[in-house]
Amino acid sequence: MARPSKQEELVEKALKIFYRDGFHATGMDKLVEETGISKTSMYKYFRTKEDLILATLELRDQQFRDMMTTRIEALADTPKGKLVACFDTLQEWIASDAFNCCMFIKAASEYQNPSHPIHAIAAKHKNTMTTYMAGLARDAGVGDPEGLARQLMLLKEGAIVTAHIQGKAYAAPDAKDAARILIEHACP
Amino acid sequence: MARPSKQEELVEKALKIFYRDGFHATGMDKLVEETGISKTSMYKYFRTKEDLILATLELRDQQFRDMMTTRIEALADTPKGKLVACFDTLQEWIASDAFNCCMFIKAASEYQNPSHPIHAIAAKHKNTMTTYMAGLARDAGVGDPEGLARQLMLLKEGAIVTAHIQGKAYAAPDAKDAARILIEHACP
DNA sequence: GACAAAATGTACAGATCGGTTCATTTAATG
DNA sequence: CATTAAATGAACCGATCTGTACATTTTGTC
Repeated sequence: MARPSKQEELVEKALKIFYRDGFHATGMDKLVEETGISKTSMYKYFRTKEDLILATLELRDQQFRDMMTTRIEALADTPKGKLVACFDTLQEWIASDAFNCCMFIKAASEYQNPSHPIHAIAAKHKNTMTTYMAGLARDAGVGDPEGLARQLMLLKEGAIVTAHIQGKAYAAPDAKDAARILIEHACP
Repeated sequence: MARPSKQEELVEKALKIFYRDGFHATGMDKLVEETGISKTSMYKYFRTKEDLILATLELRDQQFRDMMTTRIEALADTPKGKLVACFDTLQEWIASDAFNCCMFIKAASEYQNPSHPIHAIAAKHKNTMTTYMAGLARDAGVGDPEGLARQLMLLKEGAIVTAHIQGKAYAAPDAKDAARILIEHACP
């Protein structure tokens, strides 16, 4: 019943491989080998490798925002509490084995032209996340909810790349400490 | 008098191209074409492409830290002022045409294994930057200078990737606003 | 101008790249 | 069981990848 279609299976598996190894570093032959799906099928569902990458990023966007909102709702019930819970969720994710930096930051690193569709989908994801946090900030009665949301997003992005490059030890707790200060400073 | 050697010329030119186009996306043939230096010479100075990349990153580390410290010294003369000046310098850099994200973040994005020499040199650069900021924080008499330095570094990294992905409009000013709050909160 | 060092252009190797072709096999449906 | 659709394997295309080989030309020095 509603077993994932071959196409969905391909996108899910390709997502993991692109996330683990990168985009340029992952050839179509490696995808065939690791997914067990034939190249013929891949090119039946997606006209180009780029189209497949875009599909994996769309799925990632959905998966990641689901994970964030679900955990935040579970961890807190006040608006201000949810803003802090963003950073508890961030910490959980970074601490997990699944963490391997942010797929959209890495995508934008490999496809730097802002008008490139892959770069554009990364921007869209970040904009969506910022808007979500601005909503939480507005619910909390913050004077400049967009401003606070952008500040908190800076901490989130910083923690992700720092954990990826320098290690997981400090990044997430530091981000949460700093976030609390900024939230308190912005709160009425 | 001390005209750059062919090897130095190669590293400088390769740095610009890798920074602009990425590492996997830049082939040796493109380097030959754009630098005007023959492939034979390149492989005389560097055994592999990876060795050349490492040389460009070493140069970038030196250039970037020179730029930061020079501007910070020019902009402020008190320790606390220098901490804020970090973010003025960041803003200048991001606003400039030379800005194209952080080369080390992009390097770590393409070479994700922490034990890979390219990833390791990125970590070294970030550690050096953090230590530098901790020194400024200590001079300012902050109680936990390393902690403040790590928080400010999160803002810096966040501003860099945000400016790269979502655009330059808000990233640096937001980072400076947040930094000032954190610095005031940490100062005696 | 003679000599040595440095740099060059070109061709090439072997592997891999994204993508196509096509005949065959598997799976679902009547 | 027969028919159709879905998926496969394998070979192949031209381009590009990193790296090498070698003969030639340029450059600097006495």
